[in-house]
Amino acid sequence: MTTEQLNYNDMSVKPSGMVDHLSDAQWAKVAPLLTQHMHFAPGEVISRRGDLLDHSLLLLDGLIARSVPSGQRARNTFVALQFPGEFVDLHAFPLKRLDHDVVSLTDTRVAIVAHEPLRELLNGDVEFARKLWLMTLVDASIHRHWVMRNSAMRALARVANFLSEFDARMSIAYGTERQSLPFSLRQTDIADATGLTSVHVSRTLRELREHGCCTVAGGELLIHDRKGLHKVGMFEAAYLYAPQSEMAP
Amino acid sequence: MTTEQLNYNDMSVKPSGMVDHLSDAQWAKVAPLLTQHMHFAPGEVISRRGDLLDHSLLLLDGLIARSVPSGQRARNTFVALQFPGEFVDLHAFPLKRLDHDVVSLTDTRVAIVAHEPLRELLNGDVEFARKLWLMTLVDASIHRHWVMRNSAMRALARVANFLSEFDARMSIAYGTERQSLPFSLRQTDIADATGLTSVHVSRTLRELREHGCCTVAGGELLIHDRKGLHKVGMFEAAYLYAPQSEMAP
DNA sequence: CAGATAATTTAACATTTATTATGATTTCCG
DNA sequence: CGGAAATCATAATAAATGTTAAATTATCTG
Repeated sequence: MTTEQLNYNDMSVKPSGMVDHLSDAQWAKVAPLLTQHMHFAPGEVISRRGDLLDHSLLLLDGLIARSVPSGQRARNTFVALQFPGEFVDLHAFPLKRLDHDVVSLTDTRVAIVAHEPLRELLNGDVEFARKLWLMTLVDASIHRHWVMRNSAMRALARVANFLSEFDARMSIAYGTERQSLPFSLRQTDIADATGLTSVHVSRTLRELREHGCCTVAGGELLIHDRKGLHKVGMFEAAYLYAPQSEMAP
Repeated sequence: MTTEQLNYNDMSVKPSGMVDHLSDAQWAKVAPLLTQHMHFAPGEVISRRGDLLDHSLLLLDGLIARSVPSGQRARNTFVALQFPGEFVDLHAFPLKRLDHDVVSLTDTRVAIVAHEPLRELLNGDVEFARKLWLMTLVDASIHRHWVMRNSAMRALARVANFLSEFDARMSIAYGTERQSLPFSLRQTDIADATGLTSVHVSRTLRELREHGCCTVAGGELLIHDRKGLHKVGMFEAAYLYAPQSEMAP
């Protein structure tokens, strides 16, 4: 883990992604709080279940998992995945104590938001507070979707749906839909996120490949047939509450 | 569905349950907004996915499920269950559009909170706004637990954990731990909440009975061995953020 | 209370997924 | 580049859960 003190000029441009729910004016207010950045290597545990946090993280680059000890399996279970432009643990601001670990899955860059100045900022800006609230509620909506996916879908549909979500959230994060996207998750990560074994994930990915939907290989997700993938995974993006489609004055 | 206009004297006493996160003073401020009550019969759909809501509900009595169309099964999937003293769809206040149905599972009494007066109240009270935020975050924590439970636990543990949560949340709702509690869920409801079939739920309940953990019958949950039930279900209540153990000044 | 309806139990069987193990491939690092 | 360590693929087998259907019990309604 390394820490670097950056000039907040670096933050003067609002990153795209979920944080886009904030207006430019609102971004201009938080940016000054985001001066301290950190970097994590793949597999680092950033915070632990039970920790009392006095700050939250905004993910700038990479992928982060929120993870809990698994019921009976050897591995952990991912209860959430965070993409660039998303707050990782904003819920720690009102909730204080974490109910899950926070783990970096790739090389990761984050900006730190201390709760104290954030509180002062929010005290003076009700609209802004409501936006942050909203962003944690989008998180919750995604949780609900994960409950449905992992409870009610078979392996093939489940993995297809998971990859569709990955694609959609990457599109939100980078503001552009791509046919080929960087995919740094291992099959064991997909397993942890979908509640399957990595062996079965391997089988399932082969099936998706043979269906002509997509190929996961070499750190890349190649989408051959997005529509087909969505169909197999019964994917509808409404639950993501993507910023542009949701903006209210 | 019936509507009755009540004198808000009826609301002058703060119900126990999750709403206990609010201080007495805070309760005194919302109570005047809770003058309109409604009643629902079992199985009524209270609101639908996609609905734009201008109000939220506080559950006074009964059980409510938040439900989504199931991936591939015939039935629905429950993504959340609400107990008395909990807000049912407070997230609709910042989020506006619902991503799930709201369904009454039993005879149900709710109080309606219109968003407009709530907004005005919150504008003038930052602390209170933060408390409501917190309550939706407890919801999210429970969602995460459901993801883990339905992704990583086998049927026996999964049902045991579900029943443990039911017990714990009823204890929070009524402020007292009981050996026998009213249980109005059918086995198909347990199935919808745990991602199992009702046939398998039946088998699993028998197993729990034979283990000497608990008996579900005749609208009643009889807990023979709470400790044993918790052990089988690997249940730890921290994720519920029960009010009394969490109060900050 | 009787009949109708809904909920539960059970069994036989089918399917899905997990488990274990081994070999192939890729990635990492010196 | 070359060897070690991860990661991935595949197969054989086992275990868990789903499916269907029928019998039983409980609940509701008149």
